This record gives sequence, structure tokens and C-alpha cells, in this order.
Amino acid sequence: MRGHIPTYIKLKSMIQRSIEKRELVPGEKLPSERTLAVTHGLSRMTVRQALSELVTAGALYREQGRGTFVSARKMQQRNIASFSETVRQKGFAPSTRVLEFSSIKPPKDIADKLMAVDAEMYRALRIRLADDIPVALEEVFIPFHICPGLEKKDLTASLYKLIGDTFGHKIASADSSVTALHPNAKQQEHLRITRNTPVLKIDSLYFSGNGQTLYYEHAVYRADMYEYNIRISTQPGK
Amino acid sequence: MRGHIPTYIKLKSMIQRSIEKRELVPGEKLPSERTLAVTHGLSRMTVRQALSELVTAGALYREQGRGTFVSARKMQQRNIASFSETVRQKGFAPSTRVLEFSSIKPPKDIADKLMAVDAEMYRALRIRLADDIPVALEEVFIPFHICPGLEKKDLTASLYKLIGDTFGHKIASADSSVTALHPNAKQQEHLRITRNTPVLKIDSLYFSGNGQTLYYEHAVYRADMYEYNIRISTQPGK
DNA sequence: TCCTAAAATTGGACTATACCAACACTAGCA
DNA sequence: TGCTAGTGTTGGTATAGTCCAATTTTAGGA
Repeated sequence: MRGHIPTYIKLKSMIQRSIEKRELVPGEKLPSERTLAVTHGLSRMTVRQALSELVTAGALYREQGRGTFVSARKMQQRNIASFSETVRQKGFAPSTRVLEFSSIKPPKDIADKLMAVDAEMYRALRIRLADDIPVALEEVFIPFHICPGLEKKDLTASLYKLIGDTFGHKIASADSSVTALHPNAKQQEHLRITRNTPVLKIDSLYFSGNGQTLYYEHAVYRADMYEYNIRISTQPGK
Repeated sequence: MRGHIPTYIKLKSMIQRSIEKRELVPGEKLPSERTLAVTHGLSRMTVRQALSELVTAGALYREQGRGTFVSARKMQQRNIASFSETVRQKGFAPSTRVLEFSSIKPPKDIADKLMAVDAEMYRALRIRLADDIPVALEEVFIPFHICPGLEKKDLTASLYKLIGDTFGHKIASADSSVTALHPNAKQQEHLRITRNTPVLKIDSLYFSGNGQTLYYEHAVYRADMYEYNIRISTQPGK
């Protein structure tokens, strides 16, 4: 079968939707694994696979001898949120202005982080706006071999999506470092703020599933306009 | 069998140790699932369970038709890091000064977040220091029913550990919101900084595995002394 | 009425097997 | 030499069952 969706994914989505639609409320007990297997005409192992992924994602929790229950927190796709998504979720219209784009030999610290010491790479400097108000100044470094031909692409779109969809690099994780400081002259100018508006500096290194470094991003956000929200989980199975 | 450790956990640990000891190096291919099953005298499904958890944790990655490989990044226990741990890792000596401790009826917004509207709770105001330099001012709200008898405990230790070890609440995740601002008078005084030193404001709500809210923390960090580091992963199976 | 022991239920661990889809490799053909 | 069509390997999905451990429910007895 072509384009066939695995059964356990279907069941998982079904449960996910039920939680989102509040048909299943927090604390509510799900039918037992054996019951779900019979009612859906599946084997118990298949049901377990669907439930296990939802447990890992934090949507459900299990108690041996008691049952499987809906977690109290609302489910959130806690992906690495792109700027565009974040802004849209808050009800603003995101846009992007590309200030500079070139291919360079990167500074040593950035080359080290990307594990590409002698490589040429693309560098882009972009302003990210919400309802046409400049919110962030973003500098991105992408090695040639990650995105060959990037210069022909539209950089006003989401870079996050571009790298995944067009160049086939699925972003799996990111290491970010966050701090606060005062903007320098260039940042003040582009963000149209004074030195006394503190900014959030977020440096992120993005990885694929096999641990390959994809790109490095140095971003500065107007702290009065932008808040960084994350959900951190402890490792499952530990 | 009493105190019996599941086979798949044993296999998982074995592989984990091999990676830590560099017997398995990044990029290296593991034996196939079928081979591992035979050599360890297990069924393939059991082997898959061990490997799956390591894939979820980011230690391994799979490629259909090719094999299972060791990820390039070093494995990190990506737990929610406590202040004490973070400071110690950077080579400083952490300490804590308790400024205020009382039981209060909390402000509405905090009661809402903790889903404990009419509950009394503990409130603690603490200074966190690194080598005796004040780095953070921290305000914590903990409902009575989470930590009964907290007033008898030593609050200069790690609250994170206290809640887990003494009160048996395993912290599973946290929602944090991060922004930058200028300190108010009280914060300036306690952190011994001027209004022009930007600070990182991090508000965190901590959860147990079943989504129960455990406590709320409002913290302000000297941005010139403290950096917030995180690793974010996209959801598995998405 | 209340407590306890047995039975039923539930998730946890594990085996054995089957077929599919993606990929690597190789023998053979042009 | 270079391409192609098989063929085998690998992970992906799914079934059907077994036994165990924790918990809840039920039934009986004091």
C-alpha cells in the first residue's frame, strides 16, 4: 500500500484529537490496553506502541494495576518553535527583511561549533518583524554542504522550514544559550530601540537526528516584545 | 524474581556504557537487531525496546535498510538543571541565603498556575550565590499538600532535590518563560547591582509525571554572571 | 459492620513469527 | 567499463500469545 499510514499512528492521532477536543479530560481513565485492542481490532502490542509514544510525549501516564490516564497538562507540540510560528500564535503577522547575504569564511568559534573548520559557509543577517515592528535581529551561519544553492532560495520565508523541506535536513534538537544584555549600536538601529531597552540574546546550534550540526543562529530579541517559552522534560526511561 | 531488572534495561545500559567508554564511537554501526537478538539470546522485539529508548534519548539513530548508529553528540543527561548543579559545573561554590519564609495565601495568578485556588502555601525568598557573589533572587511558591512540614527542613539546600528525595515528588518537566529586563529596587539591592545591569527573568512551573503542578518559581538572574543553557528536542514519533 | 483472602483487572516484560519497505551489494548484460 | 536487475540485509509494522506484578474488586467470614 502506497502512502499507507501505520495503524498505531492512526490510533495515536485519534487519542490526541480526543484530548484536544476535551472528549478525554485530564485525569480520565482510558479503556485498558486489552479493551482498546479488541474494540479497534488490533493486537495489544500495537495499542501499546501508540500509548507508549503518548506517554513519552507527556500526554498520558500509566499506573500499573490501575490503568492509563490523561495527563493534567494540555498537550503542546513542544517542537523547537520557529519565529514565524511563535509570532503567529500570539496573533501577529510575521515577516522578514534580509539585510545581508554572502558566503564567507566564518570566525573560528562558529566554525568550531559547526565542526566545519575550513569550510566556506553562507551568512545571512535578517530582521524579523511582527506586524511590521522589528522584534529580532538574526545572524545565521549555514555550511555550504548543508544547503547547496541557498543563494537561489527565498530567505524571507522560514529558514527552519526551508532546511527541513527543501534540503531534507530534519532538525531534531538544538542547544541554546540565553542571556540578557544591552543592544549595541547596530542592534539599536535595526530594532529601533535605545540602549536602555534590554534585549534577549539567544545563540542556538541546531542538530539533525544523527547529531550532525546543521546551522548556527545568533539572535537578539527586543525583550519588551518577545518572551522565550520552553518546556523541558527529564529523560524518559531513567 | 525479586528486584529483577528487565532484560531490555540491561541491554540498554550495556550499550550506554559502551558509548560512554568510547568502545562504541560516534557514527559507528551497531550489530543488526536480529544479530543482537541472537547473540544475547533475546527476541528481536526486546532488542528493539532497548534500542528505541536510546533512539528517543538521542544516543542512537536508525536508518531503514542501513542499520542503527551511534549519534555524534555526546550523551547528556538533559535534566532540568538546578542552580546548585549549574554553578558547580562552572567551577564555583554554590550557596543559599534564605531571606524570608512564611505561609501565605498566594496571589491569584500564582494560585491559578498551581491549580490550587483556595490553598495556603509556603513562600520562600532566597538569594543564590556563586563563590559568595549574589547571582540570583528567587521566589518560590509551594502548596502545603506538596511538602507538608517544609518549615522544618533546611532551605539552604537544593529545593529541587528536597522535593524529590524527601517528599517523593519526582519532577518530570517544567514550563519556563524567559525574558530580559532591568531590576527593580529590591532586586538591585539584593543582587548588589545598578539599574543598568540587565537581568534574566525566568518563571518556571514544575510538574510531576502525571501533570500535577508541584511548585512555581520566579527567579531573577544577574545576566553578566549567569547564562541559561538548554537542549531542546523535537517530539519523537512526529 | 468490618476486615481479610481470593479473584479479576491492568500494565510490564517477553517470545516467536510474519510480511513490508528501504537500501546495499553483486552478478551479469550491453 | 558502466548500467541494471536481482537478491539479501536492515529496520518498520503488526499479530498472537505467555507469564508476572501491582492494584482493585468481590465475596465470605468473624
